[in-house]
Amino acid sequence: MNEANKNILVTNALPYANGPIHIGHMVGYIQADIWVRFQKMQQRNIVYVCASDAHGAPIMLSAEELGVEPDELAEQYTKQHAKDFSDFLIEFDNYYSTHTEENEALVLEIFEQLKQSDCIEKKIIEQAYDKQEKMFLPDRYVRGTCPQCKSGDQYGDSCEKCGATYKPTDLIEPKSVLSGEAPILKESEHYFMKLKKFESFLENWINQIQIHDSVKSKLNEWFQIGLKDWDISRDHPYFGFKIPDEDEKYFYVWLDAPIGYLASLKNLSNKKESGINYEDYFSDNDNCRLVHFIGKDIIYFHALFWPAVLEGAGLKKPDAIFVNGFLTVNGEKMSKSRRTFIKARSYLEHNNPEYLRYYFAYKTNSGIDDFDLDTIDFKNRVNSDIVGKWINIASRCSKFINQHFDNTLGKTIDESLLENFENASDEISELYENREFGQAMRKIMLLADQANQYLDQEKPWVMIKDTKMKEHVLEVCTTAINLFFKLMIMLKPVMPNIAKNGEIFLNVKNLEWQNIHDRLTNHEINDYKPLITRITSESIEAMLDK
RNA sequence: GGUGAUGUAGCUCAGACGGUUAGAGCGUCGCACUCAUAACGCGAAGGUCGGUGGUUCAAGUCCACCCAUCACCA
Repeated sequence: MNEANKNILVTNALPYANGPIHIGHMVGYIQADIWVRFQKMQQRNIVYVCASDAHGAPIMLSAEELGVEPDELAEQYTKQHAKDFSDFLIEFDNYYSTHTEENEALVLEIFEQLKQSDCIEKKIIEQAYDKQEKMFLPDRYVRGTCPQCKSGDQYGDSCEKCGATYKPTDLIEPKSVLSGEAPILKESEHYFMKLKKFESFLENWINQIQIHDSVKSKLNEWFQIGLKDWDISRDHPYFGFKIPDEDEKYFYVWLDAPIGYLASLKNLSNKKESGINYEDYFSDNDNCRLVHFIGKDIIYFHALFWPAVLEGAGLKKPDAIFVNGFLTVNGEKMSKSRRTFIKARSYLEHNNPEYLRYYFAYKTNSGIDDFDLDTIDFKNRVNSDIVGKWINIASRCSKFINQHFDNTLGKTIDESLLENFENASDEISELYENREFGQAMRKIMLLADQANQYLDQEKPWVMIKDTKMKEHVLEVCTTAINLFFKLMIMLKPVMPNIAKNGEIFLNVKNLEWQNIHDRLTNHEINDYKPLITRITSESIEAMLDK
């Protein structure tokens, strides 16, 4: 089957419903959204889903502290996150939650399949236990002094200072974060996924899918060490789905989280009006592609555990895993004390989301490197590229068309420059496809430069004073408006709202990628209104102040 | 500590296969223009391509080591 005709299911990593989204999170969502919007403009069949990751000990404990039920807390954050995404113009076809009937049904089904294919075993393990709180403690909930380098206040699994790894009870003077008491070791029976069985399958599989080389070499680290079986159960108290035939045991949140992708698709297909059929987008045949966008911190879950689970359950495996790096702000890790921690909401209160979408696009390549939001660079880049180069084309010639030509574009057009733009569109299209958004933006802005140079050479503001030249002014402005129009299509995946307002200005509708070859001639347009305003130092300061 | 990555003009980044005077945008400075959201155009300054050593007729581009930064370690 032709790649272009396949149905594509795209997912974004599930945000954890235990706190607000910050702009570092937004990197992956904006990248995926741009890619999906580009695919939709190519009229591909594509479904883009996400959901809230609603289970696990941290949510349970936060809820307890706030005196609410964990599902209520998760629900609150789910709504807040969905609003943040939508205000950043992330256009999911469905945003759901892992704490749902659809997900539980899928989890139970997949677990049953895993048991039947002999992928599950029970083992007794020893784990840190807080006697006072009566609960087993995740490693991160035990802190103490590193037994190797003696650094104080380290987590229970590894030392941030020297990198040593150990058991929580190996710490010197270990303390439960919850009660402050020293934890004891207690035995418990856990369910394990036999990950070792999948070692050769996985090594083979990662060479068949679309995944960046540096991610592969990352995965090779784990293959070289050898995969360990994966603990997929947790003891009471825990917030998650109960394991069948067990009273006090739950599925580990990372088992049900990726299954949440499928639950979100299932939920969408259950809505009749969506017109989406589950099997069309998730079944083990050649007609569909499964594409995950994730952050580099969760590579092992998506490229080791998840495909192993799918393989064990006899289901379709991912075809592509696109990994993004992290965001730093002004060269630093985001931090509240350094005024570099920016919540999605604080950003939105003071700045236009499309500024950030453009800046992130400008910084995006197919690799997994981190990138920096330098606030000065951000302001210069956006103001110069979007306002000074692109929007400026419309702004500087629309008045002529309005005042002298009754808002109607001419019949003739300067072909050479237009063809140049159209020819560039294939290359730009390929850059979008390969998620080389940064290169795409640079190429597009070089075209915008050409348009501005063209206007500068033709000087319509001089010619308009000579009535004999009036027709030529019309041709120049018509050409420039067409150049603007083509740039608008190329930038639509990144800045959909500006494009939408641009469509109103140009009196056209729902532009697709192929419309790049259209010519607007003898065509009435509307009065020009500024499509975006510049970023100011004040608006940047304001978002950092939170 | 292990592993992976990064280090090119003030800033952000391009630079298959090693090959003439290392590129772009932004910023800075100068000139010009006045249609445009003090936008746009032209021009200039600015780099011993992290360091050292090696391979080669030739290295930013390959190799080794070192330094710095970042990330991950279930």
